Amino acid sequence: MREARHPEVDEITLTGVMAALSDPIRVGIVRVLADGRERGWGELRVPVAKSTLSHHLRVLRDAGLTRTRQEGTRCYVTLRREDVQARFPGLLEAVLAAAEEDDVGHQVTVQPGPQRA
Amino acid sequence: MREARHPEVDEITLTGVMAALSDPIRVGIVRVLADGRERGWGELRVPVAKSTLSHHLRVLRDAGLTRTRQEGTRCYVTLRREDVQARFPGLLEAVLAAAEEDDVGHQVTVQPGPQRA
DNA sequence: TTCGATGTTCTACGAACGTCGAACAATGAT
DNA sequence: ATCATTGTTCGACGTTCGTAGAACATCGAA
Repeated sequence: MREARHPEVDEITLTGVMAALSDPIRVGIVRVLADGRERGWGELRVPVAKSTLSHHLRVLRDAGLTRTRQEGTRCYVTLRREDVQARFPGLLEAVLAAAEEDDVGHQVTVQPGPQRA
Repeated sequence: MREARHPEVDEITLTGVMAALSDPIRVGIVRVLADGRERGWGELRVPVAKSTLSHHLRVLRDAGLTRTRQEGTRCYVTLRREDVQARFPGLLEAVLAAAEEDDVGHQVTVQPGPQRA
């Protein structure tokens, strides 16, 4: 596992963000992260294979929506809310509100276990 | 050419809108329509084949973003701004602002000719 | 009626996507 | 050193997408 690359704020593209958020599962992941808390990989409860989850997290990271931090063999992910807000003001808020309204990505939850970093 | 189907306001989905707006050309079309004026098919200047343009307009229509009206052999398209706003408040505004910022979809323009309905 | 103009639909094709299982790499634990 | 845990990467598979050309349908004009 080599260091993951994160795009700079000004490298974030609109179509990249839109494409990343056109999948219900990825929207669900973003919703779970919307409270600002950092979540552990294993804390995420997503009804897909782990390779698929890895793929989705990569898409979100490449789009500039999330940041992944590694600590030993585990990794933790956070939402880049301020960065996205700085790049595209109001966009993420609107998407989150819309997703909440329709419960998009409800398949994604977090394990309420004591998994603090 | 049979009557095109338009989704009701509550049939518009978030992922559908996001997917529709993840293509630069479609974003460009939406930007061109953002002034609220109805535009004729032939008025749109898009650097793709007409079958491709037809496809893009269909995607936008199916997503509930635009409305197509037929008049004889010609058709006219408008942005369903209020409908989208009612369904997902602030979303379209944020996308349009973001698109303006980056000039996404700049390939799409309108023929400034006298083509009034 | 015969043309021409206007869009849609069909078919095709390469690229990208979502998904999975298996193999792999990196780290921590024993 | 050996093993288990954690997550990434690598094919593979079927689906969807963006694109174009050709054929078609519809309507207005000559």
